[in-house]
Amino acid sequence: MNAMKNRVQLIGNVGNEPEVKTFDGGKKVANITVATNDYYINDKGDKVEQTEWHRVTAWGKTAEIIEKYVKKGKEIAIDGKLTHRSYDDKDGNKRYITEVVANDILLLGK
Amino acid sequence: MNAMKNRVQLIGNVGNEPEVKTFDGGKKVANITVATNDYYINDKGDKVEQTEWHRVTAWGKTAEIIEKYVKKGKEIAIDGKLTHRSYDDKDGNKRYITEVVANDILLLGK
Amino acid sequence: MNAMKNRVQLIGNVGNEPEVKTFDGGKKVANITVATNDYYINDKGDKVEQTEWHRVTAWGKTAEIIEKYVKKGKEIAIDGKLTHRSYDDKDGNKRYITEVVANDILLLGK
Amino acid sequence: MNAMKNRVQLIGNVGNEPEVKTFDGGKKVANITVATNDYYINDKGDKVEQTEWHRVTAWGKTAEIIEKYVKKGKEIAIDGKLTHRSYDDKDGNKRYITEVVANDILLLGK
DNA sequence: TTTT
DNA sequence: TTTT
Repeated sequence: MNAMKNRVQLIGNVGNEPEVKTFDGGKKVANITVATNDYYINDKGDKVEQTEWHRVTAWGKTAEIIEKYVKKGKEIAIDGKLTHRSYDDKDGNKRYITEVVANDILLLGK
Repeated sequence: MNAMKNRVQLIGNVGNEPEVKTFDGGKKVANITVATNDYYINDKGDKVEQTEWHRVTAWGKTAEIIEKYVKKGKEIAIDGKLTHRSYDDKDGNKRYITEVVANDILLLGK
Repeated sequence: MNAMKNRVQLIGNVGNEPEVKTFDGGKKVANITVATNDYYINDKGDKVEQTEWHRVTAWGKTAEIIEKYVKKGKEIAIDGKLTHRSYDDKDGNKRYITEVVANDILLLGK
Repeated sequence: MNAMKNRVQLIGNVGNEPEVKTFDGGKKVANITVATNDYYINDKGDKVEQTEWHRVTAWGKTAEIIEKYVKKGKEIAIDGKLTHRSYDDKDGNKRYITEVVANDILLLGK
């Protein structure tokens, strides 16, 4: 019931082959990166492309769909939520990660 | 024309007094943090609250609205896009920051 | 899995007391109307308010939340999908109805 | 500034060749219908397809994009708002029309 | 690291 | 009236 408070929607292209891990018990998690492309006009009147790369994580059923159908380069739509977490790296520094946790995925362009 | 490819919508509460900077020429930028609250039921049947804290940045007109009307604790809705950037910290380490750049803001609950 | 293909989000005020019907077996359906207010500047530079009234229908759990918590005048957020149906009126004319079928509802402004 | 209060997002296929009208002065309006396809499992366990047909109207720049690039059958994404209006038909009966007024359109699947 |  |  959080869907209205924290929602991310991305339409873009997948930048890598999905990394899928299967846990004991069979549950899966899939990780991909998705590029969204924005175009704007700068001060000089030039068209400039700006690409954002997003980490996307999916669990269970959605991870299985990614494993089966998503390939590097494919155009997809993602519906999910924005999450942030931290961990300590090997040097003991706190590291922060932002991920879009996907609830739903749509394969575009056949 | 990027609105459909990269969209974030948050409904939550503001965690701090907005930090607003005014540039030469008068353009403003505002920074706030917004908490979104999610509730779910864990394995033991307990209701668990999970809060995500999001950095939100706004420019120009939207920054002015934030400066005038947004206070710590207020409930707001944000429409924006997800951006990522990096910088080198004082120790020369690369640091990554994720921000929601707000296009629009709505004050809720009067 | 239709959530990404057909999605309506409304933030507005409820125009009537909810009409709730309970079926044999206990399942409920709730009907409300929601006003969304838009402001724009016309040719003469006047600020003009435009209100759209939307029919919203909810089933099951969401209908129960409406029955318990939603009152005329309350500010709510709706997440749903856009549906169209037709019926023959008492004069035998085909009538068309558009409804937002709510998946989720959020009570705003406490 | 209405974008957060009344928002419709559709991803589907165009059902007809766009009807485009050009007004004196050059402003254009385009009308298309868009089908969104939903699949669900019924009581008997069968997969059932449900199609909703939506009227979509676009003005100005967005109408020009439709005129140039949109064809019957194409997969598109629409971002717009939900509007309702009425008129009196030739028999003097009030008729109601619901339209999604598109703010933005995205061509999918190349 | 994608795509147009 | 589209598409898978």
